[in-house]
Amino acid sequence: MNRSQVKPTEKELEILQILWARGPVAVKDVHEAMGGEDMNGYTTILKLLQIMHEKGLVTRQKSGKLHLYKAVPSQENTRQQIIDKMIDTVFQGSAMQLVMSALGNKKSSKEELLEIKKYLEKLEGGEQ
Amino acid sequence: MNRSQVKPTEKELEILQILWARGPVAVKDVHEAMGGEDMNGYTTILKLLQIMHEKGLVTRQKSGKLHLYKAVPSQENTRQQIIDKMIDTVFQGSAMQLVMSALGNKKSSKEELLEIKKYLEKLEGGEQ
DNA sequence: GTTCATATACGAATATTTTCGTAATACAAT
DNA sequence: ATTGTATTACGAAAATATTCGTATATGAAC
Repeated sequence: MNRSQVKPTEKELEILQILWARGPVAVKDVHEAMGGEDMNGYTTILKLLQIMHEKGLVTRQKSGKLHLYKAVPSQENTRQQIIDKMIDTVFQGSAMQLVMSALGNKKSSKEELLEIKKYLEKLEGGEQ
Repeated sequence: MNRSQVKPTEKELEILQILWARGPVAVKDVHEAMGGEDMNGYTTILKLLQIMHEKGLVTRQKSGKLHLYKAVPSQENTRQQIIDKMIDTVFQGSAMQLVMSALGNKKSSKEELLEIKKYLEKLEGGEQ
């Protein structure tokens, strides 16, 4: 079980999203994906990626004169950690309360709700 | 619909939890509830509450020589905001993905899962 | 190899959050 | 009123996160 205990900052998390979605990409791509120069200066993103590299949040690989960055922590793990933390800091340890808030507000489609039900049944089956 | 648009910091959120759980309390109570002097200096908590007061995150009322603090934003609203944000920064806009992560990891009890199912059925009923 | 455009490296400034020491204040007891 | 203890006020330091200007380096084109 890979529990790498990372704690990305908010901006770092934004970047990780992009890396997860797009695989190894150059700074330029991240910069553009985040809304270009209107949103963040190029060197700001570059710097963030460099810091993330120092922290071990990303690996990078040279390709010609540029670097291609890749996320180290998995999306799965990271999501899990964030949720776990939120469950106990904001939802008093109850996953259910979180689920209910999540479903209550964002009006999910019927299909989604169904899929969740299926998922629940699967969980009930294979319970420890 | 009360959408007060607050953005408590992490520490502030921790304090809000306590205020929500315990109603109007003194600094001392918050301090103790957060683990006493081992965890945070008294004046640190005091200062945080003062800042929260300036920001309008809490109201306070004198009672003898001390202040009793009370949360302004509701727990409901705050949870909602946090979840919404997380859904779109971490779960690509899909509440379902969040729900699945939440249920998958934290092993919820059978009772909880059942209750969620009931809740889902209620949602399916009254859909827009 | 010189020039040009593009990328990275680096350091420092700015902003935000958290922590804490010290001073001032308030009430209670004497 | 004076003293003692608990509380608040305040300012500044420390820690963390974000932004950006400028210097350096790299490779491509000539």
